[in-house]
Amino acid sequence: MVTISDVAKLAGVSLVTVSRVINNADYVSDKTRANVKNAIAELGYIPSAVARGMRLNRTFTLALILPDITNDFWTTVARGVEDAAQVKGYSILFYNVDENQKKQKRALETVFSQQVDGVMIAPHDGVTENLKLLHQRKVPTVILDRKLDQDRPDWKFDYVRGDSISGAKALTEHLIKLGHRKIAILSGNIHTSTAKDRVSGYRMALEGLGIPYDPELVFFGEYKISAGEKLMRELLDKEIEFSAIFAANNAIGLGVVRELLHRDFRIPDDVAVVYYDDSSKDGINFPFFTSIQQNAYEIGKTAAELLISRINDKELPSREIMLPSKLIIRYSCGAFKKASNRPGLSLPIMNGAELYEESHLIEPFLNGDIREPYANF
Amino acid sequence: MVTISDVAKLAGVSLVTVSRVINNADYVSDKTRANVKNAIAELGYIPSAVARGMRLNRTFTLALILPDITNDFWTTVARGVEDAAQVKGYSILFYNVDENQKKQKRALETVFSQQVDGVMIAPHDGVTENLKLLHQRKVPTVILDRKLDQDRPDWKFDYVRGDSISGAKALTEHLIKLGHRKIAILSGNIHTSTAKDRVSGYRMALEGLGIPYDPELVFFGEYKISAGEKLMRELLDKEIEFSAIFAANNAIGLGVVRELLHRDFRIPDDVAVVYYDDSSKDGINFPFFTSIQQNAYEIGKTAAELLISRINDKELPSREIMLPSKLIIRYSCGAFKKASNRPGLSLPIMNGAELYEESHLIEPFLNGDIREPYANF
DNA sequence: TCGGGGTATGAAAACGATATCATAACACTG
DNA sequence: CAGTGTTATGATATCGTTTTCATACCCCGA
Repeated sequence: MVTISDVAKLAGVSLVTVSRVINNADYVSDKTRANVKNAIAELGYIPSAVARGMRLNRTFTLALILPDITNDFWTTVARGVEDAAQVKGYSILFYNVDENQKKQKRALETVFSQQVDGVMIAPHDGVTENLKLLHQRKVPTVILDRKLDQDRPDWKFDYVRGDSISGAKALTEHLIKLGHRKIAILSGNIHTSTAKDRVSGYRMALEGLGIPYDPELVFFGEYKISAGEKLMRELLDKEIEFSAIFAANNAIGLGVVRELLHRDFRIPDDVAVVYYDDSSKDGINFPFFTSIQQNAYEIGKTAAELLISRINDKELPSREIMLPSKLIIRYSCGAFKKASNRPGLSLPIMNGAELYEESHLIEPFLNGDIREPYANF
Repeated sequence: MVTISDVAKLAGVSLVTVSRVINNADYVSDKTRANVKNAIAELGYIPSAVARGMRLNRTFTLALILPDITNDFWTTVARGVEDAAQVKGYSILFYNVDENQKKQKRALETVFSQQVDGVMIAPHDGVTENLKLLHQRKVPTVILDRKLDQDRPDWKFDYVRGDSISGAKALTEHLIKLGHRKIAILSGNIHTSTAKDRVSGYRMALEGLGIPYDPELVFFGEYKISAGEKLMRELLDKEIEFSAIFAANNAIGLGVVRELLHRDFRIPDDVAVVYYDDSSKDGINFPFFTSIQQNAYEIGKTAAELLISRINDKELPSREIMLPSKLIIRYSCGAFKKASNRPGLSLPIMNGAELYEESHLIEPFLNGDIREPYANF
């Protein structure tokens, strides 16, 4: 490995001078600078970030701790994070922790060991021991997508998330306008703020439009496909009327759909299904479902920028950024006429904006008809 | 920050002894060991990977350099890599380089600087300057998904990829069996091995079944949605007969579909469309398209394992692992009856295995009928 | 009783960079 | 010409580990 000393030797100067050249410091004569630069080029010298990190106590590395990179939402967040970090010269160390406390803890320990300059984390639970460690060690931290259970003003974290309450409210209001009165919501882990917020938004929509909130229609589980299936089964087994399902994320949504199709339900004819967290990329993938689209890329980008700004100024006050979400109306809610006039697919492939044209909407939309609930008893 | 010296002081021993305890070395009395462990626990000491990395010249960090984490295929590869690395105590530094030479170069420089123990890279081109650097610096390297243009036996890399030739051959044969004789293939960057291999497999299928290979039906571009649209336009403008499109990856496939629907083609009625690289997660997402599914997770996992094994034994011979791919038959090729008997969606949501039942297949499948090509002139 | 081998521990060097302080050369200024 | 400030450069300490070498102790056998 070629080191700064090798360069110094070749250039006939001290290694201090080489360091000055590398860091564009003052007080180096033009002649020497050129000399050193030649030596660097000749040897193909690249400074060791490890040694520099040790000396400076800065590694120019950020950790990104996610539940699962395989989920479209997190994938896009990751992309936003990496793009923003790259611009500022930071590298990303990335960990999947699967909503698993133990894995998260291990990831954090590795992260402390690696002495990253900052951490972006989507915490599995509300306030955990793990996050306490981040606070204690004063590692600049951005909490992604969720907020902590209690207010801990002394825990100086930054927050970036989508506005779950407004999103859930909009999605629910949409169903109500379509005539649904018995809407079940299948949410995530009850300890996560998103799971609670989405239920809150759902409740606000109902009560705002004078529809009673029925706890029997509210389920908490996990943000997983298997949990979606399980909750859907529970709902079906629990002889209650419902005409629409609100799944609190895309994974739960997939589980719901699986279970419903397994039982030969028609969507949206028998049951309307909507979910939070759009999975459609470029308006083609998964075109069927009405959903709330969070600006995942922007969430990631903002998180990285916030983090880097805090690294550069630890005295910054705690910030909480909430990014707006977008309602994308497609087919699974029953808002559209069958696209039988379209020559291509029996399901049209369009992006949300195209779909959201009045001309496509079916009649009950925005008028007062009530949708007959499904009852299996 | 609490260091090994702090622990030593508290335990009343020298820092050498603490180091021995941490590394489970011999020659430490049980009493001392217990003492030190207590001190470590009390102070919450975590060894600095940076300092250790400097001393050992090993960072227990691997770099993963991908075109775009947003693509389902790479996402899943990344997940496989991270899982395998985590098991062995390695962290992953991850970079998006967008099929962009410059970004790739920057990523590599950062990687050298960070002194990762190994690199997994999906190279944008064939043999590039960038890869030469990896060879020169003797960084253990696994080439993902592609192979280099020339054989360079002195470049001791490992390779992991899906078997593009066989996959493309199977996909093409499938179309031929459905009666297609004029199949256009829209491939990726002509300098990538996958783009070439997929065309080779396509050609082998044709010639193996006695159908002439027509270069006019072969297009190279990029693995991007926009490129898919562009190539599809070119094909349509170039007054040639065709009845089926083979897109060489999922992005190109999306572009093709966009362009076709834009022009009011019906799929598969007017044109059959298939692509390489499945995007469907859990058999629900994007259920419409017949495609080749690579075992992306396994590719990632294998890559990480190969890399770590080489790090531990640099003398290992160069290895090339090719993982098999799977043909998933869905609707876009026209192999299935309309699922009108299914009560739920007008498009069934099933996984490949379910679909691949003889009973679902339409008649021309496996018999000799020839599919009438589309001609717009 | 002395030497030798095993066990337990510590002192010092090294990894590759940067920061601090010192020094030297030189040009002004009064 | 002495004093002062500016520019250019280098010697040395330092970051937190591990490795190497040295030392000290203890026990045992000759």
